[in-house]
Amino acid sequence: MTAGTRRVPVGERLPTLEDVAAVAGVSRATVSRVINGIRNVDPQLHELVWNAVGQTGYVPNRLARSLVTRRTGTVALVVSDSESHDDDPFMGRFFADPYFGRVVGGLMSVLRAAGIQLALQIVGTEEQRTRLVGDLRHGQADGVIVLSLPGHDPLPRMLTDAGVPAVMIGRPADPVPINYVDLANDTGAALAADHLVARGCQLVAMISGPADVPASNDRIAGFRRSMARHGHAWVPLASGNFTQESGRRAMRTLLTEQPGLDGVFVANDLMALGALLALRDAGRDVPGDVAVVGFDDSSAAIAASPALTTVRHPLEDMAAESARLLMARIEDPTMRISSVIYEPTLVPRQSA
Amino acid sequence: MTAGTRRVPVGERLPTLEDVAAVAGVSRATVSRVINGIRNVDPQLHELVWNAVGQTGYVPNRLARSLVTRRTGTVALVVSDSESHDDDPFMGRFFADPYFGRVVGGLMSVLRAAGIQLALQIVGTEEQRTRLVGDLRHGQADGVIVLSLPGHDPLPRMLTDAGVPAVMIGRPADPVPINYVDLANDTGAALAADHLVARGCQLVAMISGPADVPASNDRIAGFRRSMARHGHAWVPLASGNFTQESGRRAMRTLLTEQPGLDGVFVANDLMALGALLALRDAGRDVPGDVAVVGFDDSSAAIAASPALTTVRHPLEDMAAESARLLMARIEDPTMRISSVIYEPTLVPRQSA
DNA sequence: AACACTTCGGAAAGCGCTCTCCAAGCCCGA
DNA sequence: TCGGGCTTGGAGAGCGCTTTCCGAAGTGTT
Repeated sequence: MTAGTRRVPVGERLPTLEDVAAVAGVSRATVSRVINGIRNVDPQLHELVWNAVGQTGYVPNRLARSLVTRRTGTVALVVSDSESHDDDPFMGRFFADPYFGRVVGGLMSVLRAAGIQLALQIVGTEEQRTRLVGDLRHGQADGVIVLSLPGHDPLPRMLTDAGVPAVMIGRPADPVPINYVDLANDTGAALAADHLVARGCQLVAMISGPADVPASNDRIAGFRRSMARHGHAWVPLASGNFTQESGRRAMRTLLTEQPGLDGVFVANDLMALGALLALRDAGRDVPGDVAVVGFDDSSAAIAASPALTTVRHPLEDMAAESARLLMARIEDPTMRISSVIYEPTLVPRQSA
Repeated sequence: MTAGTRRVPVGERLPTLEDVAAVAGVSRATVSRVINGIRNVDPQLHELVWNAVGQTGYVPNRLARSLVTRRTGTVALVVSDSESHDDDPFMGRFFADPYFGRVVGGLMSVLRAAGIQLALQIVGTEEQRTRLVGDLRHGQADGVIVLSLPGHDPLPRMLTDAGVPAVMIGRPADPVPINYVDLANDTGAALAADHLVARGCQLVAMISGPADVPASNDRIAGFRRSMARHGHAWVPLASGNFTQESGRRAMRTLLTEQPGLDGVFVANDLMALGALLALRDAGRDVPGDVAVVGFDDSSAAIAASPALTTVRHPLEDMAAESARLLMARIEDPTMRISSVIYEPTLVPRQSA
């Protein structure tokens, strides 16, 4: 037999602990101990075992290991979508939105270093949700990051009831004892209001997201409250669904209803891009005639022309933090429920 | 005991097949058969078993099942990145790019329906790659979708050597007997060339992506070839890295070197957005002074002003197709290696 | 009524691993 | 020299599931 790592031919049974043990002339238990670095093993045996591992080309079977350790080294990213159904185009929109990518990027920056993989799960129907929770209780994944979508989602409650370590990105719509990481959306909206008022805008409107998303609601509430504080009791509102096209439509509606408006706060950058287009179509200069403030500080913001003044939403950081929170929770399940709220900042550019 | 599904308290041992068998008064084997719908089981027993399942709140343990069936119901999406290292900011850029989201959306549209979950893996180092392949041989996932990044990646070859069902999105840089789904990038670039020439452009340049990405090379080659066919022997070239900012820089460079240019083909929309910005900064009208054609038809294209004339890259469809291809390959491992090439089309809008 | 043939359910052997016991060997002080 | 504590490695019992192998019924034919 040649020295060094043996190439295991395709199709042949893969070497198991038993095989390594046979080659090394020790018991299966000893090999397992060496590989997992448990207890003091005689240095001589130690080396013997590692040689046998190299010789056989042994790789531990994660599945078998997980079955007994109840640890998988996997975290599930679940996108729960209680309203749409299987072939709803909503999902396509969702993935295309930079939101998803930024979250994944933030999560991976932490998980990757810890050698944890991310399993993507989308659950729509009640049945899927039940199965997911069942799988999770069995330890299919060590924990869950939940991305909540429109509506009052039963999933967070199901997860906590099942005792599955979970962290939400964005607060739950209903009060549930679950860890979460969120942005102070209301503060962010207030920042936008302050900025528009400070600029001297007299008639300010808002383009909001769907009413049943907590983040969206908070932005509306925060904006209204701050505007009221500045003496603007009433804020014309039009709503969209976070897509650029919906922003364009909403802007058109606002222009019809409030031809005199000179400022608008848009609940996300994508819609703000649409609003910019509608304003141009209407011959309004930005920021000369109408000042526009977006939300998210996504890559779209600097791509816009004029570059978008927007509220920075440190999504990557938030996702990374939620991964850390989850990992801590997995390590210590008795950890008390906690939430982390990020403070947004205003990024002034050209549009306002 | 109450009728209906029993809520299993947290912390308590989860019901196993054995428990269900005890309640139903049959053997473990019978329960397994009923649950998996194998063979004819007496309808009476059948019902008895399902009742017991409901009563105990039993959910099969996927891990245990996978261990014996060697099927996991999971497909790995591996992003192989042979050049960057663990904390390379490259990854951040990658996830933020709409490319990633579109691929995931396309994959999920197929996988979700089949009840398959997607596990995201990022491999950078040699060691990670080896471990990944080891895990895959053990059936950690039923198959792999590979997203190849810059450079000559050893992963595709490793996967085929290991006999792991795999499909690449984008052709491999080196010839490897692996299934793949790709776009006829050269044809797409030729389309852009034809369009610019037909418009009457006399001095046409190109902003390309990194030289070591096959897709990027194909676009360069296709564009040059078609321009040559139209009598333009030489095409000024500047390269970027697919980000908007790099496109802006590349455009500035081109304007300096070729002040008289009246047309430019940009290898992706994001860079095209940057180019648009640079052109505006330079006081050039698009498409009046300079015609711009992008590539991808991403959501950024319609967001641009003027709206971008671009080459449509049906990435979602391609990803969906690769998922289907992979599933077929998993079902029938003897299936011959095949590739699917999509034909791009030109989407004329305002920029050219 | 006896036979071959099919249908159906149970026993039990794994899948590949971890980890608790336990026995054997060792060193040390008395 | 002997016993008590320590270290070390092996045997073996699972983790929860599938699936082969069999024997026990049930069916139909001559």
